[in-house]
Amino acid sequence: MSFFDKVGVMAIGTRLRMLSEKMNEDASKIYEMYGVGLKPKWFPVFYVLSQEEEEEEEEEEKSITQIAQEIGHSHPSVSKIVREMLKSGIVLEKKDKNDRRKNNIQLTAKGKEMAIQIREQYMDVKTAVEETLSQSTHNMWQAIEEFEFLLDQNSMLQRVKEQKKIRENKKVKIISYQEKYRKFFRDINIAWITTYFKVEDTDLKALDNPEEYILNKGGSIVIALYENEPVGVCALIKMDDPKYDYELAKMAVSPKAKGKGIGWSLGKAVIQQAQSYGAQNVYLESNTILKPAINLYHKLGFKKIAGHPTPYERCNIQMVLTLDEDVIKIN
Amino acid sequence: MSFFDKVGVMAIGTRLRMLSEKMNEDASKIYEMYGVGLKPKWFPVFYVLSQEEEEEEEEEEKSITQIAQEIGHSHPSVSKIVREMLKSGIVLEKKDKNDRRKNNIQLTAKGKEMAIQIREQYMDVKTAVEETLSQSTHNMWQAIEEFEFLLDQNSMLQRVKEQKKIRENKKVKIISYQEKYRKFFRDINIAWITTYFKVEDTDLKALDNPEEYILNKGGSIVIALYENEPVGVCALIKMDDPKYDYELAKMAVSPKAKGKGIGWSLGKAVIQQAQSYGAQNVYLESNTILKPAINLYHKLGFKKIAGHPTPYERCNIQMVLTLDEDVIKIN
DNA sequence: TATATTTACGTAACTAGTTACGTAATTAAT
DNA sequence: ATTAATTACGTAACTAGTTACGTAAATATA
Repeated sequence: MSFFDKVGVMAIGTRLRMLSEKMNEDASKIYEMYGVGLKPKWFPVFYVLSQEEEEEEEEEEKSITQIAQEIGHSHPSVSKIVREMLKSGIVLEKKDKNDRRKNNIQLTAKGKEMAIQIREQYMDVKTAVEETLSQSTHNMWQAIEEFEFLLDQNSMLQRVKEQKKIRENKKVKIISYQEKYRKFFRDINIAWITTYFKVEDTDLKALDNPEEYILNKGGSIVIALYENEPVGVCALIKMDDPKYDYELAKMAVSPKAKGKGIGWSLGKAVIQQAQSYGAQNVYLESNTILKPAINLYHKLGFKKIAGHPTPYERCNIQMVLTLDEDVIKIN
Repeated sequence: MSFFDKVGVMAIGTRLRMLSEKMNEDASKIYEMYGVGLKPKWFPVFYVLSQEEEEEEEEEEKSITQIAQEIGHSHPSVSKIVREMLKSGIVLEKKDKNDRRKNNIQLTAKGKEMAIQIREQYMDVKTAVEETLSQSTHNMWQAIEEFEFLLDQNSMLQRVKEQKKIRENKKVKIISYQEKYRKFFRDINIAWITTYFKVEDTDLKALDNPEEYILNKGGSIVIALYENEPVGVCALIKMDDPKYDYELAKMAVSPKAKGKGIGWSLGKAVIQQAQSYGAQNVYLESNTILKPAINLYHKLGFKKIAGHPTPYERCNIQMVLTLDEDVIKIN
């Protein structure tokens, strides 16, 4: 197993499969040893059919889909297994009277006899496995259970995605606006607006003259660089409103640089900027169809507020971040 | 997963396979996410080819069998994977100069570039899996390692066999000889002798007249019953020798009742009998080709001794059990 | 009541591995 | 120097599952 030592957890799937194969090999031999004419892969189907009998005397038959659901297989898998078991005379099938699509399966007399025979094998296997598990400090059965639980909550794909984001975000640099990024600032904003909405006059005014409309009015613009290439922008605009100090606007990230946490970094930088200006709050406008954006704003601490006049047609939601000590502590 | 709750450890192999499939599914998506044109199942082969490069500059090629061994697959599996990788232009093959059977595989320039690309993915996956594992109290990676170790020492088949023996041995009853077992005593002994050796005159004397030759001379015979059927016998014969008190002889177990620990039970019963007679030791004769028997005698505490005259042709080993307090304590 | 959707289930094709087997090349034994 | 045994590896067939797809029956909807 030196391969696993080297590759480590990368090949965890392969390792599980190999262990499962080893177990299955032994399972075949165990079934042989007890002389029960049952293939290991039949067991799950056999089990659910034999179980029900004991509890409810009448209903001892189950449909293909029902069995598949109970044992966690696909229905074609159960269909194939049942056909094999039919050949061996362990089960019999009959069409459901009320629903003629259903194929109800139940144990034959031979199958029922097997169920009794197998009970001893079942006990022996159970004891043997449990004894083995109890000899280890990391109980594998419980470990699998825990692992499955953790994956249910957050899949491995999601977890890797998060790691990727964290690693790549370290390569993201946030810098102040420079004139050489003027074209980038304009293009990337127009690009994203046109994919969802129409460019409005109000947009063009600020995008064409950022110095005049944003910087000279006491605002600022930040640029995100990834491997020294600009991949995102965000502006902080001084507002002319007694209630709100600054507006977070013109945030845009290049689609090919998505999933690197760039939006977060830009937002953080702009908020920090606002704080250094002594702002009490930061305002923003957006549209609810931009779910990832709204989600990001929410994570940054913005809260939805009631309507406020906006020059943009596309905006249907307003949010505000209050910059008090609490927020500083959170970050 | 209610099925597993009910069936429990019986289906541990199935559960492992299902978890492995789930992991593999995510693995495919992860590879896709990183845009490396590598199928998950290629990874082990790819890995061993990319690893070696770094360590030894010259030898960056490996034969099919060599790869198979390192990653724990069968060689046809590697053969197929390599063929797929050849099509993708990741590896190239060339015949070994010294041994023209060998097909040496190495990464192409494209493959080497992939190795660099994949390093980041590798790190992310590693971190993600390790983080997941660290969140559980029963670490699955270590649990698998332990489980594999335990199976290496004693396979599941062996463990189940032992459980079967323990359970079935509880159904074995050891009783004293009765006249109705006279025929059984004779037949079962002749049966086993004829399968390995020839019946000798000395055998027939005792087998035909157990009362006269064994019981009336101060010895005894025990019968093993399994489900009320006689399945084994063993005699304790008073010896006419200053050094040895009693002889354990005529032990025979029905072949269909093997693996139930009947030999052990018979042996224990006879030794107990000897102790109750106040014996200092028990002697026996056997043949070294009967390995399970010799093994049993050894487990019962008998030790090999130097030659002692015997009337049987077939015997080539003598053993003695000394009945002092130590032995009693051990049992 | 006619039509659309959903459900049950069988068949076919695929997947990622395996074992079985045959052939050519190498190595060991006589 | 033959002959026998072993090794390397490819092909074929199998395994235990899967997804994809088609059909018939049942159910929901207009």
